[in-house]
Amino acid sequence: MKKKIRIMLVEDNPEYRNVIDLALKRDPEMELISTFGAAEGALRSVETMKRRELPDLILLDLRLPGISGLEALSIFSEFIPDVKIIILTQSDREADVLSAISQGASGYLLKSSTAKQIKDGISVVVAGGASLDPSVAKYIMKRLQTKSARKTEPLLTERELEILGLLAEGLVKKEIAQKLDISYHTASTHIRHIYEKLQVPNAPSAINKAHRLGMFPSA
Amino acid sequence: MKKKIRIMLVEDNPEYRNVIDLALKRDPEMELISTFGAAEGALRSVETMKRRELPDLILLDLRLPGISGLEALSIFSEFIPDVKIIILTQSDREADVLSAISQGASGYLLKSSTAKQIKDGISVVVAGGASLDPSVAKYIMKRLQTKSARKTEPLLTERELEILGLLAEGLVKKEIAQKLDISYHTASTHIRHIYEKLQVPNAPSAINKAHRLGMFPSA
DNA sequence: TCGCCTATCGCACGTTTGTGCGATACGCAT
DNA sequence: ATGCGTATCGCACAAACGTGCGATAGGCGA
Repeated sequence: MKKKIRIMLVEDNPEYRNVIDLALKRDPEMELISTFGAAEGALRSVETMKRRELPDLILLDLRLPGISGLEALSIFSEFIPDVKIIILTQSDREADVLSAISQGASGYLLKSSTAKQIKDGISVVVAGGASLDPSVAKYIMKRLQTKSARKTEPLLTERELEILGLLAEGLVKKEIAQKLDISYHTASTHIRHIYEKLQVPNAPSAINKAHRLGMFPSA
Repeated sequence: MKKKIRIMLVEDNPEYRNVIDLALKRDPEMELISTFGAAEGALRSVETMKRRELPDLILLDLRLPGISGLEALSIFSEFIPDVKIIILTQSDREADVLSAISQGASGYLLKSSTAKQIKDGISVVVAGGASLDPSVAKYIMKRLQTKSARKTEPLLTERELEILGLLAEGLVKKEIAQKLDISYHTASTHIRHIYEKLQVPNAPSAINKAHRLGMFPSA
């Protein structure tokens, strides 16, 4: 016999509040313990709660009267970091999504989601995971993809990458040659090839292009 | 009456293959249409499939004999971008997680997940969302937080940033001076200040550091 | 008012770069 | 076997860089 997932809802629209209420009532694994029409009430409520009384998860709208959902989010995640938060809103604006995730939301769902999608999301998040709506997941992925190794064919050889890395660290050709125990001319030739392959005229632009192509995975 | 979610499984361990098989059989909304012990077979299989025969989602292990899961992933996402892929593996290494997401995986679950967690994840992903295991979600969040919620004071001035940008594009000092309609010496002085502020000895390392500090937002 | 930072300009000089034109050797595929 | 790419080595020279040492002027806060 598992414990029910205790959920708090912060949502100003009474109709949608009702939708969620009904959806959760149908699920024996979930329990809507409290509902607020504005962030202020919810904040006051969790302030006075004892640890055992806190919800497991908060469904939080972004567009709220008074304190915005985003502000509430940052307060929640500071004072009750153990309580998971899922943003449940209409806005699929990239800025909202990224801000919310940055400030500690574990999920971001849109109100156009089906009841099942929302309940699945709740399960995943309570289990410690992250749940993102289809239409916003792409923002997250985009952010990550530009910052990580996108692998197609290796444009540069191992050796060239090694030398490019040393260049990026500030070594001059003479130092690179010494470090790799090759002649100055060899280092020069490798660098020449790097410029050709990246189609750039000099070292600064080579480093720049390498970064833009995601060749430096080390953050 | 909804269509079943058609799933392909790529997993070398026969026992775990069986676990998934049993779990999915119990769910009327999901259908395991094929199983492979190595990536090669799965790749050949989808190559010859007609569009209608393709699975909706592939559960892909990372540690596989022959072609690695990561390589298979990049091939899958290139040739059948519509087919969602969830990585289902033991590794919670940060590098694996980030690579997988970067290369187009829509989910990343660990084998320690319960059947329910996996099925929830499948639902979320097929609906177009993203599903991340508790223990790996933090890597993603960390990445985003360092890239989004960072607001320190600007290390370089507007002018310096402008010049650094031109350097990154491959212009030499003389060209920068002409472009900005200032003297060669002024450009030189700005660049000198850039090196001092970034604590680097030369242009390549300055570009590198600027990228690592997130000063070049343009992907 | 007096610093401090920014932006601008200037010169000299040794160091480094980029590129012209070579070369040999190895592995690998056609 | 002939070529292609990679890795290695070589020289010369103009161009560009990095840094030493200055300078003036405006803005802005202590």
